[in-house]
Amino acid sequence: MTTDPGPAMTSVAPMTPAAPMTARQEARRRRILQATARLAGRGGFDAVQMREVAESSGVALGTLYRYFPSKVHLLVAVMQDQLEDLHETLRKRPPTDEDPAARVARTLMRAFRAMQREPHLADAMVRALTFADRSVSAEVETVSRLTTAIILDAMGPAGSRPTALQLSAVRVIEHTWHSALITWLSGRASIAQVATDIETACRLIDPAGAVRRQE
Amino acid sequence: MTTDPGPAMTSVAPMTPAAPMTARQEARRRRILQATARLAGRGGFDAVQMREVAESSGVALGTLYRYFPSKVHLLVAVMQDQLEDLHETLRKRPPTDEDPAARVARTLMRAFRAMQREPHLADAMVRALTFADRSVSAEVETVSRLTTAIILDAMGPAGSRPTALQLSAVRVIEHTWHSALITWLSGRASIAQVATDIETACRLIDPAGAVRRQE
DNA sequence: ACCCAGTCTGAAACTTGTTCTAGATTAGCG
DNA sequence: CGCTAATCTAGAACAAGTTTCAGACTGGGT
Repeated sequence: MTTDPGPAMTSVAPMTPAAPMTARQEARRRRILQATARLAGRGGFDAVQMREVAESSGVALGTLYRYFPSKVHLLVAVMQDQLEDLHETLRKRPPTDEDPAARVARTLMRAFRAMQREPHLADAMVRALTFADRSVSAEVETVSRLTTAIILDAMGPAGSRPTALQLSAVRVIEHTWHSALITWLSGRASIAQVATDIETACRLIDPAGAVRRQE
Repeated sequence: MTTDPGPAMTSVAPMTPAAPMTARQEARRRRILQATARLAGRGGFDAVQMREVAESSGVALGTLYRYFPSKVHLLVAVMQDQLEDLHETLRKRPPTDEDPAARVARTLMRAFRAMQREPHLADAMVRALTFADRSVSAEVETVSRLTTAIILDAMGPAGSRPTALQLSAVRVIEHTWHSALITWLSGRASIAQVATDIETACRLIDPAGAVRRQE
C-alpha cells in the first residue's frame, strides 16, 4: 500500500544536473547534512559553525566548502531536504477539508507544527533562506518551487490548472508564510498570530464568500 | 504651510526613553547613520563594514558599538530613519484614490520606487531587518509599528478604528511587502512581480467585490 | 577652578566564515 | 597492475564582526 501512487502530484524537476557522485560522495554529503541539522537543532543559525560541521561529519573544512560553497548554501540545502520529506509525508495523507483554502491553511499549519518541534532548526533554515544573496538564488529558487508545489497540491485536485489569480494568491501565501515564520522565530509574534496570518492569506484563494468561513 | 498638521495621523510612540543625549552625541549618532547609509548605498549589506563606518563618521570603533551594539542594530536604525522620512512625505501628499485598497497599494508602490532608486541601500536595510535575531526585536518592532502606521494611514480616514479583519489584512500585507522585497533584491522576482504581489495582498482589505478591480 | 563619573580614542585581541596550499588518497582506465 | 586527474586532508592564513583595555577627554556639580 505504500506504493500507491496516490493522486498525481505537482512535480518538481529532480535537479541533479551536476556530475554524478560516487557512493562515498553521496554518503559524505548526507553526513554533512545530518551533522548540520543536528547542530542547528541545538543553538540555531549561530550554532552551525563550519569547522564544527566539518569535524562532526568527518570531513576536512576544504571538502565541506567544496560540497557547499557557503554556510547559507549549506542551510538552504538542509531546508530543501526537510521540505522534500514534508512533501512526501503530505502526499501520503493529504488534508481532507472541503474547501481548498482550508486545505492549504491546514497544510501550512502542519508544516508550522513541525517547525515548532525544532524551533532552533527552523531558525537556522529560515534565517539562511531570507539572508541568502544572489549567489544562492538558484538554490533558494528550488526551495521556493518546492513550497509552491506543496501549496498547489493542497489547493486543488491535481491536474487542474490554477488560474493566474490563484497563482498570485499562492505567491502571497508563500510570502506570508516566510515572513510570519520570521516574526515568530524572533519572538515578535505568537503561534496564534502566525496561525491567524496564514488563514488570512489563504482567504485569497477563493475570494467569493471567503469571509464567512471565519465563524 | 509646512506646519499644517494635516489629517490626524496614526501616531507612533516617540521612543526616546534612554538617557538624553548632548548635542555632540546627537551629532555623532547622526554622522554614523549618514555614513552607514552612504556606504550601504554603494555595495549593500556587505559594503557596510563596521571599521569603515567608524572611520568614515570620525568615531572610534568602540564608540560605534556603544551607539549601535551590532551591525544589524545599526542598519535597522537606518531603516527606521528612512521610514520616518517616508511617513513624513506621505503625510504631506497622501494618495488620492477612491478605494482604500488602491490607496494602500499605491503607497507601497511609492515606497518601492524609493527603494528602486537606491537598491543597494534597500538591500542592506531589508537584509538586516529579516536577519535580525531576538536581540534586536525591540528595534525591529519599532520599524514594524512604523510600517503598520503608514499602511493604516493610507487605508482609512484617520480616527476610524480598523476592524480586526482589516488588521489581519494589514499584517499579511506587511509580510508580503517584506518578503516580496527580498525576492526582488535577490533577483528572483521582477519589479512587475512585486507590484502584482502587493496588489494581490491588498485585495484582502475590502474583500467584497475586490476581484473586479483587476480590469 | 577642581574633581568625579561617564564617555571617547586607539589599538590589540578574539571569533568565525572563507580561502589557500602542499601533500596524501581515490577513482577511472589502459 | 600502474598511471593520471580529480578529490580529500590538515593546517595556516585572511577578512570582518565583536570585545576589551589603558589612557585621554568632557560635562556637571562644588
